[in-house]
Amino acid sequence: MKRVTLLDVARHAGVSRATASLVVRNSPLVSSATREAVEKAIAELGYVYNLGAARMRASRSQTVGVIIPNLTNPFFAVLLSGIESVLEKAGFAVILANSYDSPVKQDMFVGRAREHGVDGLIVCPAAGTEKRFIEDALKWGMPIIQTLRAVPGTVTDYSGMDQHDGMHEAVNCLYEFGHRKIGYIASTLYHSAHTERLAKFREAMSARGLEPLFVRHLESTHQAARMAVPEIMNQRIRPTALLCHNDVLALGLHRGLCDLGVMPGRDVSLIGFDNVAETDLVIPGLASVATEPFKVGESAANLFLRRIQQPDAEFLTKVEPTYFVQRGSCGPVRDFADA
Amino acid sequence: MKRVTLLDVARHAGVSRATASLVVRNSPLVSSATREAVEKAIAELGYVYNLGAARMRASRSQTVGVIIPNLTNPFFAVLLSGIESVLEKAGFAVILANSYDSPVKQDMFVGRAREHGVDGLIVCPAAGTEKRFIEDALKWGMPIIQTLRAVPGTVTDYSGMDQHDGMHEAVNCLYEFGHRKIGYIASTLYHSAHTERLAKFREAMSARGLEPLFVRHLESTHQAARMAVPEIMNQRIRPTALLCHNDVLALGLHRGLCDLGVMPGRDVSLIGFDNVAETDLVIPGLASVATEPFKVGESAANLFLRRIQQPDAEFLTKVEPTYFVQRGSCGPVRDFADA
DNA sequence: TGGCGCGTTTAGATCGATCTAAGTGTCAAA
DNA sequence: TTTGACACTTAGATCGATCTAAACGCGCCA
Repeated sequence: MKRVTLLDVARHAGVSRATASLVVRNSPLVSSATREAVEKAIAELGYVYNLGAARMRASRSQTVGVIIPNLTNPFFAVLLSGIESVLEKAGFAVILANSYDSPVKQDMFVGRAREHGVDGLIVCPAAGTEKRFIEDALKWGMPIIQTLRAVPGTVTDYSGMDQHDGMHEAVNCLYEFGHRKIGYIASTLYHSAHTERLAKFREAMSARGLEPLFVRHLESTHQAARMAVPEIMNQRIRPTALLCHNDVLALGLHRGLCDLGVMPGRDVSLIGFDNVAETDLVIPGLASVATEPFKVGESAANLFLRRIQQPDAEFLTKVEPTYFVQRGSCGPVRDFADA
Repeated sequence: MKRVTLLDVARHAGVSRATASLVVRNSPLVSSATREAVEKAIAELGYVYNLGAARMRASRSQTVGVIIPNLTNPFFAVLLSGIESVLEKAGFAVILANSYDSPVKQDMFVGRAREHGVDGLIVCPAAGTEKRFIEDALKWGMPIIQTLRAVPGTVTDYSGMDQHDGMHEAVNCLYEFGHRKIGYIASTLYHSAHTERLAKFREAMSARGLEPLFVRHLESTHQAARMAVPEIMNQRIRPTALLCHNDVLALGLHRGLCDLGVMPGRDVSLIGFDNVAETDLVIPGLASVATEPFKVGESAANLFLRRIQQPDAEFLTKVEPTYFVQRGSCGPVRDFADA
């Protein structure tokens, strides 16, 4: 039982290999009569196009390497979904890698992706990725799109989100509710999204003449956040509001606060980032800055398609807006001294 | 700027193409002296192995097509993670597809995967997948592993979970708490996991001499579940406990019940399935039957590796155990007639 | 000296497509 | 009748690796 090749198809249809090749590539150069004959032969023989062989000669592989730091984080899963949906429509296959935020794993995968002859890479760089990583790709002439995070000091196509509006709206809301003692809960992973969000926070605060009460770094899991609550709330100066780097941390804190009998929105205000589906699940609902990872993923994929078509086009940055979504976890300040 | 080929490497090292090929394939046939020379040449020229060309001759592509119904469901994202982690270690590249539970999309992807020359498929079949889908793959000699769901009437390697223990423990817990009027919330998607879980529920119920109070089908989203609560609770005979097909539904109901002022665990008992991270987030915590999607994914990938090595081995089924995790949402029955 | 075995190396065919450049046949214009 | 344009078709080289089968150098034994 041997594989059916284009030559078999050609013979069966009574044409040459070259003509059959033109048919499978939808070339306008063939007459409709021969096209039909070849297509009939293809169907009859159950021919399967061999992209591997085609790629070798034509050097286009119709595959893209996609590197995501952590698939189990729903936020990234949705990002990936957005990327996949666009590439799928464009006829590209997604070769996936989970970097676990490890630059070493990331390097390994890129090596493998090159062996597979991918047409390019879409990467959300692992925390701590070196500049060299991006520079190498550019040196090899490998199209590379960065998304959500960008390695500092590098210039490539980039798809991310504009944290400015959402963060300002969030801080503004807290300010209007009378909050002045606002703490920031960051994650322990260092990457550009982290840095940028924190910077936007400081900026929004100082625009209101405020200083952050503190910035605390926690491992980005529900559990770690939940556990950290007592320590956070029993500081010398107690915060009246907490703003978190993401919803994973915020939801963990939400639960931790409830454990202590401290009611989010009444006793302390809490705001997350990402507006994941679960924000609506807890009581009171978690106020959060909405970002649209699916759209960011789509943009990243579109930037990739653009770069494939115009390899020498100038680098582009696309950002999706963010906006604050108010829910019960954010409310007027309440001075504990009164109680 | 041309691509560096094995021939370039060979010339640079002063050996033949064939010898260089033996080196890159780690053949024991080459002397260590020539091996070193070739490896030096590879490093100096920055040679990148061309898997595409290799595959064509050797017909092993080191790629696997993985089809998942819905990436944005964290449960599947974790499954995918498990699959990826094993395949990555084994040197396989994952070509990913999101079927959105559409058999048509699924077919399209398989076509593309064949063109890419994947060595096999790992599939969680879309709801409504026809028998033909699996039979075709077998006919083509394409190794195929089914995971989590299996197309009825087909026999392949399969990695899933044993729903029996968890379901019996859950029903048992409800029974001990005095619940007799137990409703089941199913999803609107029909596939084997759905059917099997419902069957296990009926089985566990009748083992205790009970009949399900009702079986209600809902779209598997937080929102749909939340909205359905009033209707579910205002039936002629009010359920004292609800068991759900998955945690998405259960968490939606949890919130919907709270909206009505009906407290899970006190006024009505609620049990989910999957034990996702969010079960710990809501108050009271959501009791749930734990399943281990990461392990199921690992098993699926291992079954695949086994089949590649032994194409004619008998079909194997691997199941991960499930177990009930008790939390606050499940408590003693409370008769509303008393209130 | 010739023949044999052993470890290593190699030339040349091959995988299945695409590309190039040349070759059909047909028809209208010169 | 020749010419050229046009629409289509094709033989053969080619991509970059692997495979096969043969050859090489060397030592050993008859």
